[in-house]
Amino acid sequence: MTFQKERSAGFLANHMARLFANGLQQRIRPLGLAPAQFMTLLALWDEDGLTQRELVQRLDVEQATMANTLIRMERDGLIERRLHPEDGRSQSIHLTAKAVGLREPATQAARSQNEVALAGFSEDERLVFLDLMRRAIASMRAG
Amino acid sequence: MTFQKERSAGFLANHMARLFANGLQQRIRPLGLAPAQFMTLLALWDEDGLTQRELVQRLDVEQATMANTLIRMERDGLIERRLHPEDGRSQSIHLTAKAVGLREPATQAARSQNEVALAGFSEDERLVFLDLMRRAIASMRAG
DNA sequence: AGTAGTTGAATAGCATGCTATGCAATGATA
DNA sequence: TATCATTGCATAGCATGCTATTCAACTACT
Repeated sequence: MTFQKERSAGFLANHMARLFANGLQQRIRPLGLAPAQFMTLLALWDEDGLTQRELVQRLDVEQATMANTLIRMERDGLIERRLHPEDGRSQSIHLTAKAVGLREPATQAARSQNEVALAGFSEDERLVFLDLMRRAIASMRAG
Repeated sequence: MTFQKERSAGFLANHMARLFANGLQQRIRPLGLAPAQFMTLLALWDEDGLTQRELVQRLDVEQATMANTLIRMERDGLIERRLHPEDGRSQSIHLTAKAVGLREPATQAARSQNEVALAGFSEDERLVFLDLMRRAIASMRAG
């Protein structure tokens, strides 16, 4: 039996995610942001002052990945680190004014990219699509 | 208005694709394969002897990305390059016996990973999901 | 208190993906 | 045919993501 990539959820998910990332990258590049930085900002715009460990949990990436992303964000003036008052091992990550100011244009860019992807979808299809993705994510995290 | 990542198609697509890639990686690592190598093999198992340019078209990655993947596949004894008889610039990419022999175990690994992801889906939901992903891909490639 | 285990982060090394360049082989055209 | 544009590929440089390892700080237990 042939394995047909166009019928493989994993293959399609990979292709789709690359197109989302490329599209987002084009849109947020003028803001000086990269996709993983944007994803990290999404968490920090909601809850400033998280630790690296908490960011890892919220975004489900490996600790080493987040450590490197934070290095680049610090380099780019998006975050600063403060010593955690209760735990000498950890730091809290705080947004700079620059990062706070990027919230509206950056989220608007992401909304635009989502709109391009879902342009031909009905309102119902959009809800179904998000639900199916969340369920696939939950299945893989469990299994 | 807050941008909620759990309601963003792009965010969910990225998360889902990472989980697919991680799961696939675990399964094919014992075969000595990495995800991008597997993706490239999918194209070559179907049509051996493609050029780099043709692989780029079929998999929708950048030429430079494919060039690097092919370097690693050649290093790992999965492909060999032959001079193109009609065009001195290009080569045709051919599978080794080793790569041919990996077809069944590797595609079985991918099927298993897909099954984990879609475990809770009805047959109808699976078809809908694949269709929605194909449509999102088409929209982004067009727009 | 002192030792052992746990936990938060950093670092090394590698795969994938991208953009930007450069180069050689082809092709098209004056 | 000589020149210019196009095309196929390689390379450099960087961002993301992973696994594996190390280190220091905290916790728990004897």
